[in-house]
Amino acid sequence: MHGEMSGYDLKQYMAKSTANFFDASFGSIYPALKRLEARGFIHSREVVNAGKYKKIYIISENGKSDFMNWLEEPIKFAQTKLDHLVKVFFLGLLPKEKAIEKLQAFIKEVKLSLDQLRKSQPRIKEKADMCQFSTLLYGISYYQFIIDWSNNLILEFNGIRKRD
Amino acid sequence: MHGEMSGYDLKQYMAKSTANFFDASFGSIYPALKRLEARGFIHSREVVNAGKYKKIYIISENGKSDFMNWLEEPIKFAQTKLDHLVKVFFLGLLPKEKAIEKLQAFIKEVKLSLDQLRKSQPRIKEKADMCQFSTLLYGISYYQFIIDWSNNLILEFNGIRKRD
DNA sequence: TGTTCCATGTAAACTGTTACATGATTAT
DNA sequence: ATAATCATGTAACAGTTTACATGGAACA
Repeated sequence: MHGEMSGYDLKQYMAKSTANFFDASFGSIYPALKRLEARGFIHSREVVNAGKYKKIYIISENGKSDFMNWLEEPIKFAQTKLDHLVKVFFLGLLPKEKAIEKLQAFIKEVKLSLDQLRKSQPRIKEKADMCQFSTLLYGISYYQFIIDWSNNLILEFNGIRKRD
Repeated sequence: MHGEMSGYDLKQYMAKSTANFFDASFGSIYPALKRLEARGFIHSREVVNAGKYKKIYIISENGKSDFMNWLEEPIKFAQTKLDHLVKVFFLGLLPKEKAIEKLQAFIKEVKLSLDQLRKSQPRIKEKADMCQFSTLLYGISYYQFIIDWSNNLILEFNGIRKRD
């Protein structure tokens, strides 16, 4: 829907715009493109530019209408598997000091992701529309929330209770 | 780690305590228990109580140490696929009124989940330890965040800009 | 000359869901 | 009687990741 692209282009496009909530590996992109073409949702043409081979896909009318049908369906709210919570759920089985260490290391990791997202903010703001940009803001606020929540859990480990 | 259970028990246990970030279907639980037993991480015994057949699993010493090894590993922060954001990313392709409708319906759905989580709060607070309870608080705050973010996007659709 | 990037693709292994199949007990 | 719940399990299907395989172009 955002123009013709090769599988490689798509991967890069995702890395730049949707990586914080959706990323796909080449091993899933290329077979997916094949399936989509077999079903007539996209067409491909092969291009050789400066000796470089590229297979460029473009969405068909059929594909567009199918996509719009999907878009018209309700936005489903699916509780996704959150691996970090799976581990935190059992964190009480570790000695307090170790649990706090784990949480601190986790916070560091999330902060790195947050920094990266923040850095990409100006670039995205230029190119993206309101909805696309809002998915980036979601990521930034969400990561900040995770950091706050983790810090809070550390405080509780140290016996500091916060008001409701 | 939380006592001996059958596959069915496990499913119910998850429904009551972890469903907001982790839920598994019977089609994944029963094969998983078989695999775990084949690898020696758990043992089973078959029980008939009041005519009811049950296969109860208990974790082995081997399983416990393996679990603790997993627990000692860093809490990984994996960006998960967020299906609702995938759709919002393309929401600009819908006419404004329709996009707002979608968001409003989405908010309603999230509110339902939030209510359910809130209702379970007192019950969980009794039974769960601090870490387990914190995963519930995570869910509650996270859902509230999603609602706020969605409302915000609706405001932006209506041309109302909020300060940074 | 070697490394990095561009570019496409396949195969094996794994995971998970949905739907189906079975059968007993319990409540209405 | 029959519907719901308890309880275990399998089969088909779909999709994903990781690793591998290939080859050209650009760069240092």
